[in-house]
Amino acid sequence: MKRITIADVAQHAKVSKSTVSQYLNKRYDYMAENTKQRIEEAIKELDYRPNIVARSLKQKSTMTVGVIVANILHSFSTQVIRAIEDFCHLQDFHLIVCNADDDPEKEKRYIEMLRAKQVDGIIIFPTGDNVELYQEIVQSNYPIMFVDRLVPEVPIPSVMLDNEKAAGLAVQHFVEKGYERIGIITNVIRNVTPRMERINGYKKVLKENGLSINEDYIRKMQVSCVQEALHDMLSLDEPIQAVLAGNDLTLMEILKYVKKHRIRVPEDLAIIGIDDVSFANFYEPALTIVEQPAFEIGKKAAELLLNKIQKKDVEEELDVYRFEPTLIVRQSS
Amino acid sequence: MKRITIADVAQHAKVSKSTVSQYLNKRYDYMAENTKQRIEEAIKELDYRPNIVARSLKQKSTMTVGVIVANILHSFSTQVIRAIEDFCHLQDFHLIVCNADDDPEKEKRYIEMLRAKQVDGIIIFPTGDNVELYQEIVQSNYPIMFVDRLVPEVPIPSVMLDNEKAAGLAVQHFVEKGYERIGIITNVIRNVTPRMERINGYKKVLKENGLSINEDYIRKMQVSCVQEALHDMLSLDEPIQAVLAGNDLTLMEILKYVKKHRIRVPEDLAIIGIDDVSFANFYEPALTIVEQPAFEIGKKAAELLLNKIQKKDVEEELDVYRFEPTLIVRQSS
DNA sequence: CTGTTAGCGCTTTCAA
DNA sequence: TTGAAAGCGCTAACAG
Repeated sequence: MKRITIADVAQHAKVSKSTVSQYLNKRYDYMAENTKQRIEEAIKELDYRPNIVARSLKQKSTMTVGVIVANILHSFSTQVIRAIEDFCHLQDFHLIVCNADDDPEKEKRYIEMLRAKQVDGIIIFPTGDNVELYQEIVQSNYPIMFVDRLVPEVPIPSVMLDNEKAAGLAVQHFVEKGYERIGIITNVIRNVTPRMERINGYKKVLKENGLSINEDYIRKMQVSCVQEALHDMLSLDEPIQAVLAGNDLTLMEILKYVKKHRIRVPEDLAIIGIDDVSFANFYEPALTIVEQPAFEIGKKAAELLLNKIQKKDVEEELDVYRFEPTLIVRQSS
Repeated sequence: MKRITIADVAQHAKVSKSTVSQYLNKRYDYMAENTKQRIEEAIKELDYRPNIVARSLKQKSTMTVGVIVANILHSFSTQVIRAIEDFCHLQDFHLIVCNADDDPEKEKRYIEMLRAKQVDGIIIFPTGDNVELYQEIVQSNYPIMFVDRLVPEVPIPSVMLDNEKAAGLAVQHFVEKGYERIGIITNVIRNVTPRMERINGYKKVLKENGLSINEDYIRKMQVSCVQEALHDMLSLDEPIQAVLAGNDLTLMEILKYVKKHRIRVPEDLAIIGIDDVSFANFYEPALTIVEQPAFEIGKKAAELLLNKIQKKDVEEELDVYRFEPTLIVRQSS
């Protein structure tokens, strides 16, 4: 069951390998109709399939890109991946998907493996902790994009949400609804930028509205401590009246707490979440949400990466592409 | 900025390419300590990284597997992919992920591309409509596994849920709770096996309990028509008292309807869903669910595939690996 | 219009 | 213990 190669086809069609190669690459320009047909037949009869690995070796291009996400189980990652896949598919690129689990070591190994595999470029949700490696990549002029997060030390373009605005939209809405004691809970994974930006946006809008900032109302922690934090903020002398969930996981923890303690939403506690969740519109009460355009973000990242790969060097090269969040007002706020 | 190769390293270390190759493959058995060190240094100084494509060409193994899912946005797919990735990672395999969108044409192109790319094996959520291609693959003895679905005509092992039992568990629970008019709604994509199996399980358990089967209570349709179907079943002279949602999307449609029409759950309508959903336990009421072990399914598929690839041909080769569903009783039933 | 030839970067006998 | 040489399957000048 020997794998059949271009040589077999050539022999079978009584032409040379190069002619077959021409045919395969659709360079029929000067090919005799007859030759073409013989090759076509030979291919069919032998059920020949080109070996792309060999081609890649020669051409120094694998037509594949690597994607390293923190965790594919997170729906934002999934959506971004899907968008990337769709875009790449149009240009016949494939995706190698890796989960770094927010572990810088794992991230590093994946980056190295992907480069060893000669993928043409990488899109990555960076942990932020491999600054040296990132630098190296930039210097070697290898196509790479960041998504969702920013690594200030490194000149690699990022495609991400305008996080400050996202938090700001939510807070502004709360303020307009008359809430004054507004809390924010985010879960923190290392010192990744989005969390900070969201908190900044929160503070900024409070200030703009002449409200004071109470550090007791600002909590960063792991997902497992969210309920506790919420409990604290509701037990203060001046308990919060509204809370902004920094992401979907945090939101879900808040909802669990709310259910357990029979807290009325929004009467006792108004809630807004950042990140869309599948159940937002049929939850009771329907959830007010700040949505991020995951698909556009993924698509943009893919587009920019493929441009780089294909050297369509659109000179400019912004450093950060910010996408607009959207506030979807429902019943929980 | 020329890419540096094994030849450069050899030259730099003043040894031959083959010696370097030995070194890279950790065949130090008979290598002089001194040689080893020189090579090590050369590699470091030149910042050499092996080109895996070249190696793959020679070794006829790319250490990567292809995964073709219907849609990565579906959380079951995501979980399976994650499990596959984790397992493969342990053995240094990588994943190329593709979305076939339940489109047989797309599936076909992906299968062909993946083989052309010389991936060592494929795991696929089959559309079921490329029987010829599947046959061909089997005959060429190429490592492949099906997940989630079965294609009866083709002897490719499948890893999947015991769907009949999943539906059965739910129905049995309804019956024990005293419901007699029980409906089932599934969304149908071609004539893929799981849907049928679930309906069979539903019927079987009804019969076992001496209940009659009312075809008006059995509906297969696209997601967009679920609400309408539910409406019908609730408007019958003998309206249903309980409904089984065939998957998560169907469940969500049902919940939307329920909210819109202020139907009390479970008093007016009891609900059970197949497939876990993130909000099951904090929804109001908390949702009774039949869970499928997505991770085990993914892991098993990966394990079996890698076994095949590595020719650990565990003789036996079952055709179908069925996984047990779990009923999680909460408040909606 | 088609064939010859020389690699791409690595592995792997086989000799030395 | 190390090196020379052939070859994996394909592409791309360059001849003819």
